[in-house]
Amino acid sequence: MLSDRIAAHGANPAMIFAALGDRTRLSLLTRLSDGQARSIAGLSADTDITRQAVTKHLRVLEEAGLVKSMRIGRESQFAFKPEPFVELRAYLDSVSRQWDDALSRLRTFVED
Amino acid sequence: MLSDRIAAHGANPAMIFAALGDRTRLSLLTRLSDGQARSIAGLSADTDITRQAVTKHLRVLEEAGLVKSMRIGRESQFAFKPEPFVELRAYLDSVSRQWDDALSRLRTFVED
DNA sequence: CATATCGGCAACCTCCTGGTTGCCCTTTAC
DNA sequence: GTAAAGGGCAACCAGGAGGTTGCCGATATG
Repeated sequence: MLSDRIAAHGANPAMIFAALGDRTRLSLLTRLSDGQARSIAGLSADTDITRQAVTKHLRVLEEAGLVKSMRIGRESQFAFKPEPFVELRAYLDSVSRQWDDALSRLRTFVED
Repeated sequence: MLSDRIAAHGANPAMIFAALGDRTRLSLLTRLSDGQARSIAGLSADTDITRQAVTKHLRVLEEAGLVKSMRIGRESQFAFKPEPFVELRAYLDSVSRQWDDALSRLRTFVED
């Protein structure tokens, strides 16, 4: 099952949220979300931080399952992985649903 | 406008994600998402951390706009605020859309 | 009024995070 | 084969995050 592989990677919602909770990582991920895999050097070119810093961010994204990497020759290519977004949306939906239910209960109570 | 008030509070997506990127805060928020406002003492009762720690987490959630507080007598009540969830969902959607577009472009390219 | 309850403030501690630098190994390019 | 490019590893650093304790002010409660 899909969620098993995610869980096996240890990526709970909090981990995924935490991985997204950084401007730099968010921008890296947004850039990768066009489906094109990019090398570390390629991703570092447009930023003002070091290649090493970019590498660390990419590792965080990878451990959260938001990105996958593969070594090709001397470069390692990083690619977007959409699966955790499903997880996240499910979480947001569950919270929103509980909220909406509370609202509608309140409404029926008031209307009584 | 709604997003203005959010922006005025300084809550960009990264901030909101960061606020959600902690197990304790996530659980506090989930508990509050039933629509019932709770006092700090009430929220601290079910946790194993200090009331002070809970207070700090609540402040983080409040600055991210995920929660609002009001002082009533000697207690301060914290209540769930759904607005940032809209913001978040919009962000997730934008990334997903870009991803889907990339996929469909790839598909038409392959089919050519 | 005396006392418990609720909560703010401040200091402090530890560990993690984001970032840097230096060095070295491997792979490509000339 | 030599040089340049890509990237890993490790050490290091400053600051922030999560948490604690101690104390004190204000509000309810008997």
